[in-house]
Amino acid sequence: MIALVDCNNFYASCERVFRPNLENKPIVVLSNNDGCIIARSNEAKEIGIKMGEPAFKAKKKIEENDIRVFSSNYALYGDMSNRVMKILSSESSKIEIYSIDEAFLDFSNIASCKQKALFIREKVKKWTGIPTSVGIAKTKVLAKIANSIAKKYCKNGIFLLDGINLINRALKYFPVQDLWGIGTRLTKFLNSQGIYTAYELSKCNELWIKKNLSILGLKLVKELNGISCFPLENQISPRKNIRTSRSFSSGITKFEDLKESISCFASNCASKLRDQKSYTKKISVFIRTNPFKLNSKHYIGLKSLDLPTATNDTLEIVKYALKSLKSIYRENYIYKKGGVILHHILPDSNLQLSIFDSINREKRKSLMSVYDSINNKMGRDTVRLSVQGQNRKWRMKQEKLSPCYTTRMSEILNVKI
DNA sequence: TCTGGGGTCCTAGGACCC
DNA sequence: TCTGGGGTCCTAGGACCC
Repeated sequence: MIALVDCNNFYASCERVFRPNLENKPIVVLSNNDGCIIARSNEAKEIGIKMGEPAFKAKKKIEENDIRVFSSNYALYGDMSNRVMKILSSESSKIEIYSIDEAFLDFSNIASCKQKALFIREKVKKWTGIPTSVGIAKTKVLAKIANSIAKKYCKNGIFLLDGINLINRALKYFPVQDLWGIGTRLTKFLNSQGIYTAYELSKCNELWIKKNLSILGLKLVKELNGISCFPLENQISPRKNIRTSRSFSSGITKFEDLKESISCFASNCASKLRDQKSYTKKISVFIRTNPFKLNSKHYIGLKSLDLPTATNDTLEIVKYALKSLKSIYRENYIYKKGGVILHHILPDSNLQLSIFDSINREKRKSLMSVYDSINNKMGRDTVRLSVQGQNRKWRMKQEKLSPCYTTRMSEILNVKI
């Protein structure tokens, strides 16, 4: 058996842990730049706030219902996630951390799955303050369904989906568009073929599924029928792409300002790359105007560079990123977003040096290791390149940011007695 | 005024090889 | 008269996920 533990309304719950007075009150969390609503408490969902809705469109509902609004605080959510995952890891020898707020746990050889799930749920709640739901079933896809049932209908927050009759009943009621792996396009297609429930999909001909929904669709159908096709991935595999991109709070026109932001993004990518002990051989940079502005000129610039030698050196990655930027920058546009992407990522065991290489890589490696250790200890960007700049005109809008209660000494919670 | 960020995997089609 | 067959590898674009 596999258990899927999923934190309820995770970002909203993280904010609420440190504001117990907001218990039972509607709250929402906004995306970067305070743009869209990306998390809602149950109360906010009941009011009809939609996932992904732009904040300015929901303004009236927010004011009328006195909904509390937070900018996203990833330092807080990341740290809370680590705490939750640490507890889950202590309860199962095999665990796959699937996202910031959910994990699959191996529940084979457990005498009572329900009891175990209840125990885990209570422990996470007591130790972190985060409420969770647990779905238990034979395959990941069924566990996802079980979890969704647990969230909606089970007071104790857990649901064991087992036995052919119970599974069939659940699949008959489960809409096909809510299945893991079925998005809007496939929903439209399946509906056009008269398929509306998970049960109807599970009864489809496998050849037909493979032809129309690809190999992933076929695996999904098998999983619905209790045949495991998505095994529990115990190890964290290194990223195959690394990206840092941001919308700018106000539009940027000057090359100098773009240069600053792209340098910061590139430097951030380089740090992430070194964190996972990899190297990159391909760097892309993009800049774009605001697609929602209908009355102004639009432009998207994208440039990829293949590097002669794989690297994870900040200086080198920034240098290539700026070279790309120069080739795509056009005057007289208002840029709203930019980013850096590293592809073609290699582990350090696969490195091949170029005979024309002019960089002393041993020396640079030492430099980067000092650079990282200072920044890890003293905070991000304590040491940085001067090209990354000071004024950061493009900085994110975060008007409703909560304190970093768990990661910054100066912002730790005060209790008055 | 105002619309996020970071991933994965699959497939078709082109380039290239013998 | 008139030009095969079978591969591999890479990439862009699409779909999906949280």
